Amino acid sequence: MKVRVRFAPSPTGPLHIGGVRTALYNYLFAKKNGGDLLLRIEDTDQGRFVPGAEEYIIESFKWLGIKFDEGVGIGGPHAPYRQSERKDLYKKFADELLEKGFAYYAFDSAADLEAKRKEFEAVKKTFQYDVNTRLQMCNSLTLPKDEVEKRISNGEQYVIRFKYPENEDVVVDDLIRGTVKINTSLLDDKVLYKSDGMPTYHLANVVDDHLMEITHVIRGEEWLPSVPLHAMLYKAFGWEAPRFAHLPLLLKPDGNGKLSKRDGDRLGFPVFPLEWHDPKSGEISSGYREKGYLPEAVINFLALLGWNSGTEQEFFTLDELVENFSIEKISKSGAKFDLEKAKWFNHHYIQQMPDSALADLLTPVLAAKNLSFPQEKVLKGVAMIKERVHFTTELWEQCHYLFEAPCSYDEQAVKKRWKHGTPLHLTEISKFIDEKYSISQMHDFVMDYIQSNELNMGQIMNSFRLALVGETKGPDLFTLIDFLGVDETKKRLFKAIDVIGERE
RNA sequence: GCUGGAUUCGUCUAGUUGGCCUAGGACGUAAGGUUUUCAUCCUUAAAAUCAGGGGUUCGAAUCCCCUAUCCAGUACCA
Repeated sequence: MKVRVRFAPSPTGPLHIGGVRTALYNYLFAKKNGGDLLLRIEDTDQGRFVPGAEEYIIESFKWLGIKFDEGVGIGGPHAPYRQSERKDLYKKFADELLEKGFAYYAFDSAADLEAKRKEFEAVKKTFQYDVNTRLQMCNSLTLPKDEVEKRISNGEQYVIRFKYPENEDVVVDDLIRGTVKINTSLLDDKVLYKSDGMPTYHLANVVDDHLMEITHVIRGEEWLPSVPLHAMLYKAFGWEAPRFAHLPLLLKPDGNGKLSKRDGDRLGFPVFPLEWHDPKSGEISSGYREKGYLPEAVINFLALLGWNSGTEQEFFTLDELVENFSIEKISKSGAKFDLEKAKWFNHHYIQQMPDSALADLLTPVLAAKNLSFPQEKVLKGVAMIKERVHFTTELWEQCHYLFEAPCSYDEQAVKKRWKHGTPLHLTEISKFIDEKYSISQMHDFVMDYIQSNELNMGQIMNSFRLALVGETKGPDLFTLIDFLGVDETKKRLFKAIDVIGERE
């Protein structure tokens, strides 16, 4: 049987990075097994719908390079893939359960339920709508049949709840966690069909997974507690259940607990793949893409958060991940997010980028600053500074001095490197910077000058660098001079001498 | 509270059929090297009595039991 898996987000906001990992594992599993990955939008809660969220999700996967075979935005034999558009379909299945005695109508109002909860709380118990309490409630189990019919035909609001059989062990074999067992008497009668005419997640999810011929359900661990319900639902319908695999959670970098949007804001790293502009609050949440991460890096470190190949290999392309992926190697415990490692991965992938791709990122920055350089020059500059770039966003910051003269000089560096006599030495040295000399000749002249004046290297080289760069960073000085050219080098030298002047 | 899940260096993890584990790798950290500088890169080091306690066994991180801690769920949300 062909493997079919799905990623089924709810469009209630931007896609969380944990969700991205879930989708990634689904993708890897599908591709590894020659199967299909579908994208289904679970928008059964109309109250939580956020405009733009669905587009955001699609855009995110496009950026990451995760391709779906079927689903929203693609189409396929099981369309529509948006649950709100499948609304009419679910009632039939709820009715089937009603008929078979696996479900019942419940008329309890929100206020009734609230009162019941209070009542239990008063004696330090927790109210649960289950096998022990359902006979005290207002539902088709307690009301006479004609009364139920009357209420429904009168348009009274109702929900449909699942009716667990009493004292039955539900055993589910999870691909990651092994055997999970629970007794039905401990479970509460979940609502399957809401009073607004929409199914809840549980019903819609099971029905759609069955109809769409899903073979493996790979989702977050937060769903583990509802596995028994889902297993019972399949049983009640007489359907073969898919295999389940519950992924460990992504945890906060500090402390414990599930990674949340707040943590990203607090610790200064993105929790979302793309920048998100909240349509209601206007709030902006940062995204990996905008922060200068490469999709390859995000995929790579996300894949390794909870999975490993069993070898010592750490760098994997998407295709290599597919090749090496196996669900058995997914770990059981939650993984804390490690920002430093993500940075390390990103640095690696930036080094893998061709210089031309990096140059393409730089071109618009240059244009915005009204700086014009031949492509060849930009390429050369990029190659010079590439290895010190960790994020694409710091490209300009790492190479600005190649394209424009410093307009200020780092005060700390000036203090440390610009001594009494520096202007004089640099003036002397500027005489060696001339068209008629080669770079290696200039190098030798400078060295000779240092030696014959009994100076040390640092004294001259660092102040020279400070004049050219504005800071004490950057590539080899003579490589820099070669790049800037004689005129520009001298210009910067004189400017620094003029601006900084004599110091102690 | 109840139900379920988890527990190896600071972090991600290797370890899965008990012995080659004096517990390996990577990130980070520290020291050194390279460099005129920063970054990169290279080398080395520190870093887990395998949550704790009991067993079983000639032998346990690996099997069994108990305890602790953490996490998740406990909605007409997904």
